[in-house]
Amino acid sequence: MANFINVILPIPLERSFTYSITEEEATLLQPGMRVAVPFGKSKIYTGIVHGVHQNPPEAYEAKEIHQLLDDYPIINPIQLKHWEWIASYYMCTLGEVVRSALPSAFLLESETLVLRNTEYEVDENELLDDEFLVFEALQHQSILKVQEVSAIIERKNVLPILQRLLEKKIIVLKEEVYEQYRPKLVRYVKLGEEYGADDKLEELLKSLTRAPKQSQVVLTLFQLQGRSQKPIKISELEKASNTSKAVIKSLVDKGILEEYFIKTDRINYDGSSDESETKDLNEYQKSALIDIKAAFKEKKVTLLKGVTSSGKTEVYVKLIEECLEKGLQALYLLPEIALTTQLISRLQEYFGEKIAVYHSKYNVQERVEVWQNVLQSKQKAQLVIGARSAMYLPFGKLGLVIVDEEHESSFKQFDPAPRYHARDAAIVLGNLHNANVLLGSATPSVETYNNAKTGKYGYTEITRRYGNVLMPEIELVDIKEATRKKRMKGHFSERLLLEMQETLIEGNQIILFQNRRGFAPLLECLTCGHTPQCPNCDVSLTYHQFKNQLRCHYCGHHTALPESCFACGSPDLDTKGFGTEQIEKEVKGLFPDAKVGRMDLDTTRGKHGYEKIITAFEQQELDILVGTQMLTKGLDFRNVNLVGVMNADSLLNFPDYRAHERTYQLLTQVSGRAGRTKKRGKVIIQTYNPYHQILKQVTTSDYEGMYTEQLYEREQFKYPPVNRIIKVTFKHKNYNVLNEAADWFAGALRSNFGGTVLGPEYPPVARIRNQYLKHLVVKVQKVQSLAQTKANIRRIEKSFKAVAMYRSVRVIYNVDHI
DNA sequence: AGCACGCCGACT
DNA sequence: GTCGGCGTGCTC
Repeated sequence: MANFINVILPIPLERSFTYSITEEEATLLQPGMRVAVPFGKSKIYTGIVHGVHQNPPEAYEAKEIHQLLDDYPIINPIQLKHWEWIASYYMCTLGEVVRSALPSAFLLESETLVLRNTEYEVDENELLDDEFLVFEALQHQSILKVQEVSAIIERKNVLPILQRLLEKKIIVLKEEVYEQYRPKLVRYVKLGEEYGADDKLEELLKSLTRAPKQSQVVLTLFQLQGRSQKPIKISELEKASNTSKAVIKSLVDKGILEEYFIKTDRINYDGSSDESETKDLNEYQKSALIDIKAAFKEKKVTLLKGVTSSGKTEVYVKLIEECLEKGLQALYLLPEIALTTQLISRLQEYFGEKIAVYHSKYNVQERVEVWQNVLQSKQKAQLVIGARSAMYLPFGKLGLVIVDEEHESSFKQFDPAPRYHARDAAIVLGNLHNANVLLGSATPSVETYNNAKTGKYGYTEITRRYGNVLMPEIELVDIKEATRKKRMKGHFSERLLLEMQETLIEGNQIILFQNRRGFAPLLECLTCGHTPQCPNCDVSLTYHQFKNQLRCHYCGHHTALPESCFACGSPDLDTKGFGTEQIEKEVKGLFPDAKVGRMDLDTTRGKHGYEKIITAFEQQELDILVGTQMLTKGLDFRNVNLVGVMNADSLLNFPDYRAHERTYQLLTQVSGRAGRTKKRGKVIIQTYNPYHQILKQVTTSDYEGMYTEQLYEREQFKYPPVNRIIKVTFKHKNYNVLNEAADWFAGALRSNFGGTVLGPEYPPVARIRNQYLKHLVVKVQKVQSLAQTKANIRRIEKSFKAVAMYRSVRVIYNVDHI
């Protein structure tokens, strides 16, 4: 009987693809294994086996697969189920989920190689110039990549030439798939086999009397071997014998030494391996733990609301400990910015080498290793700490999922599909594994708190800071008055300056928080008021002092700082607005003796940029740290006593139904950085609106008040958690086509579900990379079936795509858009 | 998403 | 006359 497999390809296509396989392959292949399959005219893709069956496709002849890539499934059935849920809930294809879930080293693509056709005599005179160049190159180098051919003939489009060469039988083409993952091999040395016996050795040393360096190496090798039975690294030998690579190499060349390789893991915990006892919990933590366990008994997702530095982590540690003791795996999700070395080393103290970390700073090779370790349920991957993508790992028996800083909007993936919320997807994953799920936050999202209030989730809280440290004192400073009376020094009120002075005198540290890089300075012409715009996007370019450039945040376009205005030619240009750079500059002017550091996207680029600044601040090499959002998470600076928020209004005035909730969360989190030891910390929030409800709630830590008010507003305006929203984005390079298309789609939606469609509207930035954008928001009542709504939208999309003019309009769905 | 095919303007 | 621009359609 003929055998077939359904294959998921990592591309945004709805359909799955059927390939035929041999009888033998049918016995080997299982869902979750990778296969290389031909796709289209010449490409070879990596696909995931979704199912093995005997039903031949009716409308076409199935192609054969190219090769098997795995001996065992690298994706387990629970994952496939989970991914199917993600694809259906977030309205994307399974292929897109696969692409985002797998480390890219698992997804191989073919590369076309150009080889010389050796079975054919070539008459060089027959060749055109370009063809001859390729032919000549193949004399020196037997294999060329298409890209290399392109470089040789200095042209982009090389396929026609290759086509001609192919017809003239000068070359052959070959599609090759590479295994991208290469195990890391470490070089070791041992004595050559023939020198094993004792008498041979003496002989050897004698023969080396005229090469003192070499005999030194041999002797050192002996000593090292004598001391431990472990294999000896070349690097070790080199160091111990105090010689050079060249000496060792010559010994290897002579056959006296032999080198060999051992595969090693890239990720290794290099701390001490003895795990310390977990700390005892205080009474508040203990009672929270009891509540959590009770809720877990009922199989409920549970929310732990604990004020900043209340010691939530210790509670997690206890739960993780129990989970690992049962032999189950644990997943600890954190927003990317909270994944700091500080936190990881703290956990390593408890769990030692059982921890695997998984996040964006890891390269593809390291990710593959973590994946394999989790898949094989290895000891060193019992606890996985990671950013949102860690929930894609191949857990076999997950016992506990913790989502810390649950309210963080960065858990929602924004750009490439799947646009999933890691908190929600992790809850689904937990259910599939029958695992316990704990959400933690000092300032829970309105949705989650609502779920807790209505009894859908379990709930517990810790209201005291660890060690009974007092919550910081928060003071609002009216800068509207101060500005009017001209009593501001730059962006600093007198009040803030005074507090800063005092703090510095006491020898404590200060954090200044300036929201968003988006408010970065602009360049403005003093004569005509013109501000340079991005040629590809509808935004003003921002000025970056650091490189003396104008930059676009959306497309990365940049130019050198102009000498004169583009519009009127006037040389009088000034920088407007205010970002972290500006604040840093002002602080340096106001406090010339203080050491000031800055932390934002610009200064933390690169693998260790972030850590460097944190360490410098931790070690008190800096007195004042100016920064953006990244300052708010997971950092524990003992000596910070003052936190200044430069301008709270830019947060409040965000055109978004979540702006108030977010402001509350952000300000509360920033405030939490102050006074983490005995002395009570101080927070100064500068604002034009000191009577704003949200700011008052921040100063009094009135979460409950904030929640009640927000919930009321959400109910009024039909936003989550009362309703679900699906945002539909249209993208096209032609302005008119886009408008028409968006209107058509909105009309079709409205005639389907009445008044719950907003828009179409232009987003604040209506053009990015020369593509115009328009949004629609669909609000779905919780009582309505979400699945039904999605099916409706999909149906409308189908008729939409049937209109020729709209076919090229990109339609993007964002379910539960934040 | 890629990628080939096919039809039109701007250069050697 | 070719080169390469992008609109259109297909991929098991």
